[in-house]
Amino acid sequence: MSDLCDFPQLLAGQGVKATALRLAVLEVLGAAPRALRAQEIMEAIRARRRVNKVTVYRILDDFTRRGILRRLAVEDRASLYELACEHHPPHPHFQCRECGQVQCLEPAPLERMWAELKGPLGNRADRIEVRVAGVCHKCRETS
Amino acid sequence: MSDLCDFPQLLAGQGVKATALRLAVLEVLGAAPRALRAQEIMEAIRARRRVNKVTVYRILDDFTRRGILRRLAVEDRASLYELACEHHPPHPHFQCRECGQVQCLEPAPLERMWAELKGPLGNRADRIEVRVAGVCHKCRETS
DNA sequence: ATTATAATTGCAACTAAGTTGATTTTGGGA
DNA sequence: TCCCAAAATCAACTTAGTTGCAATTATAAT
Repeated sequence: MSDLCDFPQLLAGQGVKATALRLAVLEVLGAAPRALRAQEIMEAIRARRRVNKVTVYRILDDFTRRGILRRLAVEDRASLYELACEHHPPHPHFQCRECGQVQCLEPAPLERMWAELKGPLGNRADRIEVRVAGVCHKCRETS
Repeated sequence: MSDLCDFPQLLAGQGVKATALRLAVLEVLGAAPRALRAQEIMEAIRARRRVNKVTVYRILDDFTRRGILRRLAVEDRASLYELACEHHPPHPHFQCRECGQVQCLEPAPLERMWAELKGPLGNRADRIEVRVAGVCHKCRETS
């Protein structure tokens, strides 16, 4: 998940002003090796400056509606966020039942499934999310 | 999602006592045409008798851990529950972005994807969840 | 039948994650 | 400099679920 995107330009393309906080959100996500919770994003930003949580939630919401970010529903109360730019195509995720960690998987299987489902569903469907659950290596060793 | 399972027997097979509330949870889910939120399950039970929400949550949790139910992560804060018996195999779900309604799709595509992902992931993976998002017919007509 | 024991259910209080509405701050143009 | 709209903040609230403990109910042993 290294950040290859030009965030100011990305925002300009959406007609959104590139404020310090909006860029901070994108930079944190661009630097993360996995999808993050709102809390984690907020903490990362707070390492450098102060932010209100409402602001973070509003930015995340706005970006998700615009398609700049993807919001993932997972087996915890908090959603995860990841960049949705061309360098980060949709992909399945693996979530460990024990520790809850979510890691990204290769996009290919999801693309094939998307092709299969899009036909029958017509243009109603515009997004697919695949979550594989199980126990990660680390947790398996520990127990 | 008509209920074809013998719930008392299902519970007996798990070594769980078939109490009135446990059966009520299963009957409500067996009669539902779609996956339900804890709230909805609770309200359905309350149409007949009184229940405490903690009890419902505990039953749902226990059943999910035992594999009697599947808990679905969706784009809302509340999870959905559905029967996981042989008459209700895992299947993809479609969720409307506007109204939030979740409907069940045919199981076949998910089974194919499962076969594709299980190989690379090895025995780590034990479950897959596919959520297709978009706008349902009803909401499309309205807007 | 009576007591002991364990399982189940209920209650009150709490937490985590996110939301709302009103207010304040900030960054550009006239 | 002053004004305005957009952005950020604050306090208060909501929703979904959790915790610890008490009360009830069921099961077993005497």
